[in-house]
Amino acid sequence: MPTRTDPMTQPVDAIDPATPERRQAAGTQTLLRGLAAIECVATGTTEVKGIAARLNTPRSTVHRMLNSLVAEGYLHHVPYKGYLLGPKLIELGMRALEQRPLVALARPHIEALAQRTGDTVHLGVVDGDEVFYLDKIPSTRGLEMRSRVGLRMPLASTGIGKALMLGMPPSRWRALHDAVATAPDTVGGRPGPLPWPKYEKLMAGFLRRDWVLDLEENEIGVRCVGAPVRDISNQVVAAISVASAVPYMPDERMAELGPVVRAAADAISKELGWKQDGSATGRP
Amino acid sequence: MPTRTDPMTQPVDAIDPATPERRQAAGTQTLLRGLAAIECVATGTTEVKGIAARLNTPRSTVHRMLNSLVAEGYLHHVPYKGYLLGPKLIELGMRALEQRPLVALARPHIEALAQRTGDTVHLGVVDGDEVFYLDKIPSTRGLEMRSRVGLRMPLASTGIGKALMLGMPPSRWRALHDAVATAPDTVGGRPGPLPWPKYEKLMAGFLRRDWVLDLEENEIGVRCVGAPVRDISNQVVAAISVASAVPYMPDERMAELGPVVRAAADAISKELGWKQDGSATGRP
DNA sequence: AGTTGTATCTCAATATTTGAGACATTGTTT
DNA sequence: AAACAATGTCTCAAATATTGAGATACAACT
Repeated sequence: MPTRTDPMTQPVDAIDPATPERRQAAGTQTLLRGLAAIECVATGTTEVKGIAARLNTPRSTVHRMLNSLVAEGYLHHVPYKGYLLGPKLIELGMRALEQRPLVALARPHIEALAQRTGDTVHLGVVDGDEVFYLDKIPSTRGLEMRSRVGLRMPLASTGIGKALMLGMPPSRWRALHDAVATAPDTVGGRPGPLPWPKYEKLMAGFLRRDWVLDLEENEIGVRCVGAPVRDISNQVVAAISVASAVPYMPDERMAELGPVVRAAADAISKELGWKQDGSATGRP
Repeated sequence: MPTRTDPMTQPVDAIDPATPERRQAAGTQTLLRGLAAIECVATGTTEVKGIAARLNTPRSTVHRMLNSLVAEGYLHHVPYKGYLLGPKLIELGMRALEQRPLVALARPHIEALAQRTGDTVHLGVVDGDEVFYLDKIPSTRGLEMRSRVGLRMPLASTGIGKALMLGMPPSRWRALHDAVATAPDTVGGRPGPLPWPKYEKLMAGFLRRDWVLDLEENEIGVRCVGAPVRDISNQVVAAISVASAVPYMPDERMAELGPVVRAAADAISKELGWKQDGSATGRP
C-alpha cells in the first residue's frame, strides 16, 4: 500500500496519490484513520462498508477501530443498523465550550441582548476562513434560525463574519468576498452576493462605525446587525450579532440596533481586559 | 512492553499489569492512546509532560500524537502554554446531540414546561449506572444550576435518575442506592442519603404515581420533580425533571407539579410512538 | 428457504509505530 | 543578563503492534 513515510522519496512532486479522501500527517496512521472514521459517522456514513470505502481501508481494519471507538464511548453501535456518534463526544464538546473562557464571560451579555431585542443572538470566532459559532440564544419570537453552535459559515456573507473581518487587514477582504461569490452554494438559499465595489464601500463604512449589517446576504429573509469583540491587546477575537426575519428588521430598527449591539460587544470586550480608547487600530 | 494480544495466554488470571491508567482493547494502541490524550486534556492535564506521564508513554510519541490531533482540530495548541480541546469536538458534540432524535423531539415540550414553571428543566438518559444529561433549559429566575448538558450524575440521588429507575426492575434499586450511599462524595455537597428502607418505601410510592421527587438528596437546597419518558414498546428511554431552589419548591407546589411533569413526559412519549394504556409494566 | 449484508475471529507478514536522544527555541529563574 | 528549565522538533534503527485476506457465524430482507 502506497503511503509516504520515506522523507527521501519526495523531490518536488506535490501530488499524493496515496489517500484521496485523507491527508497523511506522520506516524499516526491508526489514530488519523480512527478520527476519520468518527467523521464519517458524523457525516452520515454509518455502515462499516461505506466507512471502509471512504477511508480506503479494509473492512476488517475498520471494524476493529470502530469497536475501540464504541468501547470508549465515542461511537454508539446499533447492531445491524449502523453507528452513531456517542455520548463521550457530547461530553467533550461541552467541555470544549467551557474551556473557552470567552463563552462563559460572554453569556450574560448576549443573554441580556437577546432579552432586550427578542431576536436570535450569536457569538462566533474566526476559524480558518470561516465563522465558527460558539454560542446561540434562540429568538423568543418562535422563529427558529437554522444556525447552531458548532456550525461554520462563510465570513463575508454573515453579520458575525463581517464583524470579524473588521479586525483583519482590509487587504484580505477581497479574497474572502470572492470566496463567497464563487462558492458552489450548498443549499441554494444564498442570493447572489453584492458586487465587490459596493461591498468594499459598505465595509469601509462599517469600519468607521465599528458595527456591521447583513442584508439577507447569507440567507434570504434574514437580516442581522453585528459587532466585534476585542481583547486586551485590542485584537478582534470574536463577534456577536443579532439576527431576525426581515419584517422585524426594518432599516430604522437596524440603525437603532447598531449602537446597542456595539455596546454589548464592548461590554464583553471589557471583561476580556479591553480598554476603550480612540488611539489604536480598529476604533476612531 | 507487555500488552495482551495473545488469546492463548489468558487462562484465569484477570489482572492486567500492562497499562495501569488505561485498559487495552485490541489492535488499536495508537488510536486508544490518542483518545486517552484527548481525555487528559479534557481533564486538565494540558502539558506534554503530564500527558506522557499519565499515559505511560514517552514524550516523543505523545508529541507526535498531539500534533496529529491538533492538525485535525480535535485539540488547540497554545505554544509553550498548553493544549485545549479544539473546535472539532464542539462540532462533533453538537452533531451527536442532533443525531439523537429524542433531543429534537423533546425540545418543544421541555421548553413549554420551562416556560410554564419558570424553573430549570432537564432531559436525561441512562448511561451505565449514571444519568447522562442530554438537554437543559435554564431557569428564568436567575438562579443557575451547576448541571449542564453532557454531565453525568448518580441515578439514585437525582430526580431524573429516580425517574429512570422506575423503568428498571426494582431488584436493581438497592445496588444503585448503595452506590450513592457509599460514594466518596466528590464535592462534599451531597447530604447523607436516605436509609434504604425509607428510600425503598418512597420509590414504591413513586412507582404507583409514575413521577418522583428529589428532596435535596443530590444537592443541598435543590428540590426536583421528575417523570419517565417511554417509547413505543413501553420501555423507559429517558426522563425529565423540573428543579428549583427550596424556597420555590414547597411541598404543595411539588404535589401540583407532579401531574404537570408527568403530562409533559407523556407528551414526549407519544412523540416516540408510545400509547397510553393501563396494561403493561410500569403504569397502573 | 434462499440470498445478501453485517459481525466476528484468526494468523502470518511487514508496514507502521516506537522511543531514545540530539538540538532548537522559548520562558523562567537567579 | 546570563544561566536554567521546559517545550518544540527531528532523526533513525529496531521490533512491536497493526494490517488485511479470508473464513465463519448471524441477522435481515425478499
